[in-house]
Amino acid sequence: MVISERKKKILAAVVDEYIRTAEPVGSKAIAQSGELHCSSATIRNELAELVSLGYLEQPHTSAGRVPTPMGYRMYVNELMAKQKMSLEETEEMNRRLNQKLQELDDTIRDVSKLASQLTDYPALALTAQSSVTVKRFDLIYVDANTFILVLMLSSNAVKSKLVHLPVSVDADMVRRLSTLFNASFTGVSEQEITPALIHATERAADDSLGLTAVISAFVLETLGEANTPTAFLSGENRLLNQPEFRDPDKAHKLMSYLSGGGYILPAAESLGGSDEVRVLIGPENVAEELKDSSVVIASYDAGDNTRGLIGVVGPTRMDYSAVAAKLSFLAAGLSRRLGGGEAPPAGMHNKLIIKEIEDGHERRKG
Amino acid sequence: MVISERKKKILAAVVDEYIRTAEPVGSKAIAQSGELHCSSATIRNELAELVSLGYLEQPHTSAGRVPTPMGYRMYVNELMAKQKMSLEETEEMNRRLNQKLQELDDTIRDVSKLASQLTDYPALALTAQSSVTVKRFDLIYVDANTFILVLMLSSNAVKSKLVHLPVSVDADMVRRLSTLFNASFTGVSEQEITPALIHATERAADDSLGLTAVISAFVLETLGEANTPTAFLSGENRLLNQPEFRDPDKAHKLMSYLSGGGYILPAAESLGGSDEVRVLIGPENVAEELKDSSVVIASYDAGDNTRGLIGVVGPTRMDYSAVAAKLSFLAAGLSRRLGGGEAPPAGMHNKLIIKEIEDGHERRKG
DNA sequence: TGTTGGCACTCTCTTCTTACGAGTGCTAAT
DNA sequence: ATTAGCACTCGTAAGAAGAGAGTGCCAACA
Repeated sequence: MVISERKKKILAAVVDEYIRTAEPVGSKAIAQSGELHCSSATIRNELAELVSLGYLEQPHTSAGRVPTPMGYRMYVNELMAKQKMSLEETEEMNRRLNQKLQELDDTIRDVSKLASQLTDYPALALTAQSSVTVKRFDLIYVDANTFILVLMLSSNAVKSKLVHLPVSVDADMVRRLSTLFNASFTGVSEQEITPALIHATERAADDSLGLTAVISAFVLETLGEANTPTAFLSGENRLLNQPEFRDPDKAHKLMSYLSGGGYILPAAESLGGSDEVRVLIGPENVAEELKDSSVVIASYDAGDNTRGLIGVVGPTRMDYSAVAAKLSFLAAGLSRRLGGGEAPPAGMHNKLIIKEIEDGHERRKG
Repeated sequence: MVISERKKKILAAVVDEYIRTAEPVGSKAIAQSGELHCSSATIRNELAELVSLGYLEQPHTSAGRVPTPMGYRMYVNELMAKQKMSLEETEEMNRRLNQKLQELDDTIRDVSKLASQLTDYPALALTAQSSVTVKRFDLIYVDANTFILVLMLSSNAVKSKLVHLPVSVDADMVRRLSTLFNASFTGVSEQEITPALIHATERAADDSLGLTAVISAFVLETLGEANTPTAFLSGENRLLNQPEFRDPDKAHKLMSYLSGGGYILPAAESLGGSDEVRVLIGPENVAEELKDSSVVIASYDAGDNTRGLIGVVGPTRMDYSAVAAKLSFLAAGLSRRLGGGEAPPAGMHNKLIIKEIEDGHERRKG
């Protein structure tokens, strides 16, 4: 379906204006905006055709025009001005991205907050679904009843846990376990850690105390957490800024849906490979609750050939241009920081190191 | 000001009914409820007096009565039935509290979520403001450019971090640093870690690579995080369930205030020592934004002589009785698990008891 | 053939009016 | 002191009327 250049201009004008005012746009307003050099009557004719083509609709007979999802789609694909962010904005975003290069989850949480603040819509961020393995184990002997378990993952994250036992273990046992785990659990995927493997290890360690079980439980839990995509949602309340959510019921429904997190899996699956920003308009969304909202999604390179995503939710009357620009920038910033990780230094895998440091510190009672 | 027994009964009936229906309560409704053995005319007389005493008010001349904050206060202090939770509720709560005895922050976050779900109001949870110190250091040598830093805190939390260096260190240096830090940084409060101390350590370690700086920075950050009270907010959107927040502006204002977290410090300061549940009704709140909402707060023993808190925010027409009961139960449950450091919770799986999990996470820059 | 001004028409939104009813306060009777 | 009865008040729901924005269409025009 080819439509004339002028129709496109008019459509763009309608969408722009509607995004700005949230009110149906009349022919007069467009004529006066000065973009087109023709009268309101001409524009009325064009508008009527745009309606019959399905790009616009009228709330009622004598109201202005409002874009349909199809109209928005056309706008997003072809018409909208690719917005550049101002220098200040770019700097501000860079500053805030740089500020905290910390624990991954926290970074992602902050990014979702940032996205929400920048766009003034609710924002969500998803960590990547990956397949992390354990790179090395360390067990630190603390006292007869206690040791610290340290895991270094293939993603170079480090997780640790204090294990307190009702029975005594000796340093030797701890050392033996450490060797064993480094030998048989490193580089192994979550799925490969079977009960059989655990049992074998337990027997090999001559472990009657159930330490093996505890350790492998922690390993499984840690890998599970690291591999499962998690979502962070920020600024839900910004929905209420939008006139389309003045109806508390509507707002509540969408907010509950978002808080519920039911979108996580579908979203994680839809992860495309590109850095491109995708826009899902109204009924293009699968979830019933989003049928008259829009979602803008950018994905970022999280390293290890995995991708996470940042998204923003709002009414279909969303400032696509600005939001897309901002998300794209954010995603690029994240990719730069997380992605493309050069291979971690090799040759450390089967090294075993147990630190035993003189201790003599007592646990302080609370 | 002493008021008659019958007035109290009537006041209680008004509050109960108003909590239930959110509509002004008329004399007829009270007479029919059967509690009192007198006619609606008598009740009208009493109601008129209760109004002039300041316990009730009328939205307009010919409407029913609505409790004033003073009325709610009287209700909370003297009249309300101390609600017992049903057996199922208690069990459900216990089950969910036991479910995850994990990293502290997560526990608290879960508790706030739990509180919100149980009460159907937004809930917040604050971690305790404490003065944690480092109990022991471990440095795990990974390779020439990398080591893992593990901190065990006085709270028995364990934090770890991967440190990647642009220069080479030898295992000996790492060992030396470890000894030094254990000697001079353990048991030391955040405030006592001065630049002078850091410098002294750096010289003693003969550290020209700046490792001391990196390590002490992490220590300071970790202690800072552990000591600063943090708030978790859940279920903000439940506000929209309440008829008094059908006005989106009102709802939005309060939600923004809550999300902003500005209440954290005042709240943390107001921490009383007792296990008692406190109720702040409408204008009793300091924050302007809460002037016509109510807050119910319970505090829990977080160990180390510190206390955190769980709270619930809602309209003044809140089901104080039920909320108080639930929060009190939750707080008691938390205290039992976190506080005192004495007997660990019963009913844990296995023969091993997991005291606490902490984690750290570091990503290499891409 | 495309464009424009004019005009009657449609439909929503606001304002005004009216009617209703819940709940009151007062009074007189018990 | 309590109660029944009754007139009164006032907010709310429902209906009516007017205003205004915007349209569709037609006839004139370039």
